[in-house]
Amino acid sequence: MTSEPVAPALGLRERKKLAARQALGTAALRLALDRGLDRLRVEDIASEVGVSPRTFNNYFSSKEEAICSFIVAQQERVREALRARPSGEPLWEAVINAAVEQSDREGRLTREDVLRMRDMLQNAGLFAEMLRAHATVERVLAEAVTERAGGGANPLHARMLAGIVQSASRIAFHHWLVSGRGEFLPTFVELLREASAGMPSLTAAAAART
Amino acid sequence: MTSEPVAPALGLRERKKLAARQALGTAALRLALDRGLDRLRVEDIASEVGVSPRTFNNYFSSKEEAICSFIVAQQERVREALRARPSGEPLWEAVINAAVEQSDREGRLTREDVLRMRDMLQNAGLFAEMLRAHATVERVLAEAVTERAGGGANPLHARMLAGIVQSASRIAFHHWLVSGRGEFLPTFVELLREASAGMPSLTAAAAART
DNA sequence: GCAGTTTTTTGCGCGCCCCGCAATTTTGCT
DNA sequence: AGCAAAATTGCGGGGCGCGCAAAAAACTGC
Repeated sequence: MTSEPVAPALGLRERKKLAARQALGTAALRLALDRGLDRLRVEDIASEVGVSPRTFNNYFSSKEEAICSFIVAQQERVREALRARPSGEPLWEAVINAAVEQSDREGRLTREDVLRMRDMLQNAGLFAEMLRAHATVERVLAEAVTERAGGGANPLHARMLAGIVQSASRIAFHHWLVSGRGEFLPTFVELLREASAGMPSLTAAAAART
Repeated sequence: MTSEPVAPALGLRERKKLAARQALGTAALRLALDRGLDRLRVEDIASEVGVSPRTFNNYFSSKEEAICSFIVAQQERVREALRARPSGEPLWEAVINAAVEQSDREGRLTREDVLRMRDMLQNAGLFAEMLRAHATVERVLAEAVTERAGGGANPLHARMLAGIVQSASRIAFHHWLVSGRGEFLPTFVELLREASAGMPSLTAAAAART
């Protein structure tokens, strides 16, 4: 047995696979934004990257999945971002800060891209796939929360917290898409703070009405 | 203008359409549970109800959508359940009670059905479609919450609350599916209460660890 | 009831998608 | 260089989703 590298050092093979996957995902998103979902065939994505259509389906089982792969890719960053928060920090603060940190990267989207994306999400299949991507991230986030909260924490509660975070992200994102040039981050944070406090503003509104 | 019925009295046509849709949805779910998703073709569902395959696609754009239609069908009941809560009731209580009331109907599932469903949800497409169905219900719930909270409420906060409720529902359901014969309702309510209080248990766990 | 209008159902056809399989090529290692 | 493991590819097939136009069915006013 040769000395075994601990964590990374993925073999060259793995790295090429990862690169191919990423290239396909990026190409899929790019092309979808450029020409719209219906004018995009799997064949196009494949040839853009220089592989056969069959190979595309070795990496993704649908073009929708490829397009949404950039969301799933946040997985690792989410986990690491939460791990990196100082351990004294209250859980909610840590989660909020971690979420904020790594959603900074949202940028790099033309105004037209945003419009295109809004249109594309009218498509049921793509929308569904996007939700699935979020669910995947949610699972990882839940694990990270469990890890941080320690063994005594109820795993279901951790999942719930992760679910809340994903809801906030989804809703803020959607709002950002729809309302032209609103901003994403402030809304995201606001929703998280609201949730962490038990949605007092709504309760107050209801009380005022009574 | 003849006297116009206020709410219902859908013409015969509408009612037949609704019936057909429901029949197709039910048949789809039933058949999927019986033989599994991969052994189910659109043609089967159609012929079970006695219509042409082409007609099936006039009602649903995929078999997955048909299978999940029972979730979307809760829409109206959710809305009505929330409207029916006494107006003095605090918002969270009203939402929780409304959600509880109408998720009572979850029943009517064999032990085998549950297993089958768990297997079926391994299928990415079906899982995605289920999330989409939940998202649809979430939207309606958000409207109902807005209505109840009054004009002053922030619509985004309403959406957030609806998102939290759906997360709880989804997570409790998933837990119920996986853990054999756990119960759904208690978990659901517990998660909602936890969320309405800002997830104190997790925060406490983290604090204890420090 | 009956003629006319609207709506729904249906068959047909097309393009695309997803995947299993087996042959081929590439890669990593010694 | 040579070998074993793994990735890519072509082929073929079953199925799906939908546009279109014809046929059938349901409602309308008389």
